[in-house]
Parts: sequence; C-alpha cells; structure tokens
Amino acid sequence: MKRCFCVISRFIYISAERNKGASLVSNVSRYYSGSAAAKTRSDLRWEESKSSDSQKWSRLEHKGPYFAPEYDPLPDNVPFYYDGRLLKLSPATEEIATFYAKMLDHEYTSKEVFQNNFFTDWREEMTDEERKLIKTLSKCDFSHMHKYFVEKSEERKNMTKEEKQVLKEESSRLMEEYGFCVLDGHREKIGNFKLEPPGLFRGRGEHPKMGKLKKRIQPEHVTINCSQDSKIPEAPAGHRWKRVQHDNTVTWLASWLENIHGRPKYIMLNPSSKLKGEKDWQKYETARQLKVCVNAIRKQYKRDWTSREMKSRQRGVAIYFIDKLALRAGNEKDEESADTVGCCSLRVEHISLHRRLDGLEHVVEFDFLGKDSIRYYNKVPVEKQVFKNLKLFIKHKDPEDDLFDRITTINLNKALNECMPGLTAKVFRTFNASTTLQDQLNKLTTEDMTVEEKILSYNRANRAVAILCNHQRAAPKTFEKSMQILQEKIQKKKEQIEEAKKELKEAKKAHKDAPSDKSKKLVEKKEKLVQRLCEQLKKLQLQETDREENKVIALGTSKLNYLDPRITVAWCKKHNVPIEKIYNKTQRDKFTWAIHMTDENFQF
DNA sequence: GGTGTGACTTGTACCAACTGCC
DNA sequence: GGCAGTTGGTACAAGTCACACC
Repeated sequence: MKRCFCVISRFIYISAERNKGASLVSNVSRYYSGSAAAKTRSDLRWEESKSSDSQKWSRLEHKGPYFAPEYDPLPDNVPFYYDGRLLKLSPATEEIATFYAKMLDHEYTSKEVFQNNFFTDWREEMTDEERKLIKTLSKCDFSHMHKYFVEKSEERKNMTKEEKQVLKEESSRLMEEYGFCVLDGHREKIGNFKLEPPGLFRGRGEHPKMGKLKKRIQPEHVTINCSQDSKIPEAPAGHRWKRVQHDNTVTWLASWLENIHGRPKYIMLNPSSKLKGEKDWQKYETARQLKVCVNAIRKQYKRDWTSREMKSRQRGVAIYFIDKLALRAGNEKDEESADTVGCCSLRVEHISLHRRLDGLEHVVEFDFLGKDSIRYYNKVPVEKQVFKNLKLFIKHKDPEDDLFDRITTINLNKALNECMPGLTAKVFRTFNASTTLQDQLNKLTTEDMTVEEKILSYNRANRAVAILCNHQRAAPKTFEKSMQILQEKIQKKKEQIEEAKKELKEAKKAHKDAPSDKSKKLVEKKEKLVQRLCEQLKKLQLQETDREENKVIALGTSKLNYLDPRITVAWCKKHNVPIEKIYNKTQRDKFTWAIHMTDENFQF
C-alpha cells in the first residue's frame, strides 16, 4: 500500500511541480491576456507576492466591528402576563422575552427542547425576584409582545419612500465606515462587519441546544487583529477590547467566542477580496491536479478492497464513496450537536444492502442526515467487492455501531495527502463537481441553440452537480401558485398563437383573392406576430421546465463553492452567452479573477 | 495516535429589495 | 402606482482540516 502510494506520489509530484512552476506566472499573464484595458490598479494586486506562504498580509487597518444596537425597552402599553397577572419585567429579562415572542410563529418554539433550553437560560438572567415568581413557561403570556412585533414589522413594510431612503442612507454610511479595511494598501470589502446580535440559538435539525440564549457580544469579548503600525480601532466609549494582536498569518480582523458552543467566530473579508480570490483559485488548481492522478488513486483504492488489512479495506471503500458519491469526509462530532454524519462517521443503520433491487445487482441504499440535517437518500449499485466488504464491515455489529470503525477522517486524509500533496476528502467534491459541469456542458450545448436554450442547458449542468452534491432546498412556499400562474400564461399564449394563425390564414386568403400592397403588408405583419408569439411560448415553456426541475434543488451552493468559474467563463465566451446571464453582480465580483484570466479554450 | 483548538469553507433560511405585470 | 412574485444579500450555523500538545 505505502509503496504504491509512493509511486503515485512521485508521479503526482512531477505533475504538480510542472503545474506549480507555470502556475503563478501563467496565471498572472493569463489574467491580463483577456483585456489590456481591464488592467486597473486593483487588478495589479494579483502580481504582488508575499514573503512566505503563511504570511497573509503586510499591513492591515480597519475600524473594528460594528456592535448591535443596545436594547430598546418595550413601550408601557405592551404588557406581559404571568399566570394571568401583569408583570413589569426588568430590561434584561424583558429583552430575552422579546427574543422568544418574536419567534412564536415558528414551529420549533413548540418543541420541548427549545422551550426547556430557553426557559433555563432565561431564568438565569432574571432578577431573584423574577426567578421566584416565574417558574413555568406555559404560564407566560407573550402574545402581546408578539402582536407588537408583528405590527412593527408591518409598519416597516409600509414606510414611505422617504423613510426607506433615510434607512438606506444610514446603512450605506455604516457600510462606508465599518464595511471596508485597507489590506496592503488596497481597500477591501469586509464580509461581516456587523457583530451578531443577541437572540435565541436555533440550530438546524434536532439540535440539542436549540432555544439557548445567544448572549450580547461586548467589546471585552472581542479580539482585534491588525498591523502594529496601523491606526488601532477604538473600542466603544467606556469599553476596551479583550485583546489587540498583530498576527499576519491569519486573515481575520476580529474574533470572539460564541457562548453556545464556546467556539471562535470571526470577522473576515468579502469573497471579492484578493485574499479570498487567491485561495479560491488555489482550491481549483488543487482539484485540477487531482484530475492528473485520479486514475492512479482509483486503481489503488480498488486494490485496497482486497487488502488483508481491515483498515485498508475500509479506507478503500470510504474513498470510493467519497469519489463516486461526493460524500463529505464525516468528522466525528460531539454529543452537543445534531446527529448528522458524513462518510467516515456513517453507522451500520445508515445503509441497507440489497443483493438485487429494481433489476440491479449489489445495491447499497443510503439513508442518513448529512450537513445541516439534510437527508441523503440514494440507492447505488456498487462493485461486487465493495458489496462484499460492506457485508464484512457490518458483521456482528449493532445498528448504532460505526460502519468504518478502523478509520478516521484524519488518517484517511493523511493517506490521500501521501497520494498527492494537498489532497483531502473535500478536494474530490470540488474535482467531481467541476468535472461534471464541464462534461455536462459539452454534452448539452450545441451551436444552433438560442441563448435561452443555452442557459437552460447551463442550469441543467449546474443541476446535475447540485444533485451529485446533494444540495437541496425546501420547495419555495409560493411554488405551486407560481407554477400555476406560469401554466396559465402558457395556455393563454397558445390561444393567442391559434388566434394569430387563424388571422394569418385569413390575411393570406384575402391577399390571394385581391392582391395589393396593403394586403401583402398585412400578411407579413401577421407572419411576424405568429413568429413572435411562438418565440414567447418557447421561452415560457423553457422557464417552466427549468423551474419544475429546480423545485427542491439549490444551485447556488455549487455555483459559489464547487464549480471552477473558469469553466463557466470559457463556456460563455465560446457560446456567446453574456456572463451576466449566468453570474449576478456579486458572483462576478467573487470570480473577477476567473473572468479576467480565462479564454474560451480553458479546460478544467 | 488521540484530543482539543483555531481558521477557514460550505451551507441553507430568511427577508428586503428589485422587477415585471396589471 | 401598487402589487405579487422573484432574486440577491445577509445571517449565521455547520462543516473540513491543519496544527499543537500530550
């Protein structure tokens, strides 16, 4: 096994070095090759080099985070009743009560875990007097608070244009003041300059901590990261920062510990920034390197299926799943989070083995909750040896036992890294997603298509990737209704076409009976009308297909995180599809690097 | 080799802003 | 101009993975 990995490693090392040598130079030159005029000051950033890989910047200056506004107590006419008795809550207690009251419309507030967590945390923040009094959540009447917030929300919606303009200007001012930093002399947009306001933690799926109080972040909780010679951000009046540090090996501007899990959170740059863009580009380059050696890796993991060592067999099957099904690595999780799994953390209960199913042999049926508690359900025919191994792995195990009990994501990634420097489980997802997009685009696009048809093809290719990566979304609430409206439009258009055709026929007849310039013009006019209506119908039908196929599939995640944007840019250029039809403004900003450096011949 | 921590990416839901239709 | 439907941006949760430490 190890020997084989070494052979592969050497082979890859040569390819990687070859790539690396050419990469930065060709990257930058390709970046400019598209448009000399586009070479602006901000573009030049890409030519700058850092003194080492770990150093992320030389100079960093920013204003620090923007804090959530202080709590504004409820007006006196919004009562709170406990057990039928009117109570005036202390501001801190009232604030937490409002978090709950605002959520009453959501189904999860009725869950026992949510209620228990909320009530426990709420009582901790109460005054002694309040705590003595308020002992049962069901006796609390939040309905007046709830009504107040519904009304407030309505008021906001009904604001005049001028009032909305004032808010917009205030928001722009904040963005201008806090939303940018200066990194190595360039003004860069910050991703999340506003600190998260206090509230109740929701979590996704059956999260054991749902309903817990997310406490207000104070300056004393925040660490600032900036360069020593920069103007250090000032803490709000009467406060001071937890710490000010000058660590240029990290990219974050500020951090704090969130109180729910005790994990750090960060203020970081926007995806359009140079720092993020370079990282993104590197990610896709690593995935392209995998393309060079994936055949050797596949041969190796197939050999591992018959290894004498159980660990190797399990690793071989796990990498096969990661490669074939684009499963996530599946790190171990603590008890304090929702019960979700990935490849390495799959349990026996998550798979069913069928020697024969739906006319196929050796079918594995997967059914588990993955990231964000999204269900992964798939029936996959696998190689006979994989099937045999799985039977072996589950032998004498209970449903709740680990399927792959001899491996972890750490040693799996270690083995992958020996195959190819920088290779980890998630690289397979990027690689398979981008490869799928490229293949599908090649298959689904022909020159004779209209731009609308090409866009449908693109969305279908994008959809194939989203399905592979299991990117699901809840069907939009208005889906059925909007489909019905669209279908009515289609029906109406069909009727219009029938009518127009009839009129055309009549015009032709009239022209035949008594030809004149006027009758000729009328025929031409009717012909044009029929043609225009048919085009409109086709467009509507394409829209219908696209929307129907997209009902529960989320395309955004793969577009933003898994599909090498150069594939898209090259396809747009080759097929004369305006890039604006595929990427919106934000996406174009994020992928500026790809838009500049890619010509129509790019191949992933 | 196991565990904890930190840094960063990936992911969905929600809501405000925008768009197109009547 | 008003409204409904759609889109885009934001919020923030939940992953991955590297690294330090024992």
